[in-house]
Amino acid sequence: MTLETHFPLVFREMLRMREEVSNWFSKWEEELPSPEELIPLSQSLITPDLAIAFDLRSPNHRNDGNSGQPLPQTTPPQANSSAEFAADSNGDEPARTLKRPRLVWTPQLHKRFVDAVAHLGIKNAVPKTIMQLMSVDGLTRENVASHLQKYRLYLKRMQSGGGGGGGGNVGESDLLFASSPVPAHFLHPTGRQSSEHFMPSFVPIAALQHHQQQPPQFLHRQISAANFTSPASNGKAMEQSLFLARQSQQQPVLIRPSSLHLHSQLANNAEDFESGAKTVLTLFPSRDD
DNA sequence: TTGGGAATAT
DNA sequence: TATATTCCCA
Repeated sequence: MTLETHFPLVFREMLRMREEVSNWFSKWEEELPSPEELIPLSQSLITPDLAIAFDLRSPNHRNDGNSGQPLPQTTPPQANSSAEFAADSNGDEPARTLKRPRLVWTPQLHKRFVDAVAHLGIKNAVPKTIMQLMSVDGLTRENVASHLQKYRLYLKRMQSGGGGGGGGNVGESDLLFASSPVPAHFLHPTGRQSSEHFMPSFVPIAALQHHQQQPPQFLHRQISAANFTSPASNGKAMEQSLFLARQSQQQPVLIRPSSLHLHSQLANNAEDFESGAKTVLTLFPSRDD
């Protein structure tokens, strides 16, 4: 039993709404301010110490050219903890007492999440494996578990007639979820593996890159190492945004990476992983599918 | 240890 | 109030 065959009208309406929301997001992204416009804001929010910790120098000048380097991930925990938060001007506070940066799920990040879930199949999609598949440094199992929790509620709402024209409210939160297509088999799992119906736009590399769970990476490290690469290369269309807010500062910090193309090095790993498979590898895929 | 739901915090 | 984090239990 599928929604499409039994409720064709509802199904079509859902598709239409999905398209609509997708377009909305597309427009929304295009209307985002340019990086240049954001710089003053960022500079006012990021202290010099933070800038160092984030490895931020100037908007137009990015680091050494080590963009292809693997992340520094094997720092011993103790060195890690102090180093990560030393930026908070007083280096005395033990890291464990500080709160983790608040992650905001952007449409790009959510898309990656959906891709991972689709790739795993709804049955095997559990926080840990999703996290590994997403391969986003700094993303924790808790982050994923929390998002998965919400996503399941969203799916449940969709199944129980929430998505149609009939009265179901699409709340604000649903806009994020609707920004990425929900693979059809999510809504009516048939029990069999159905990842064949859905081709994720990326390939799992987490398991290759860093074998097992590393000590929790912090988001600023992720940003500096993975996102702030080769700034001057691409046009505005490539711009994506990643929002971070530090609870300790109670000030949301908007950080806008210049370019989000992943490094060819990772693509090589991807080839190792799935030999012969055609793969597209992006960290935060730009708006196309 | 992990997953999932509920409570809590921002 | 919405949404992410943390807690708690199976």
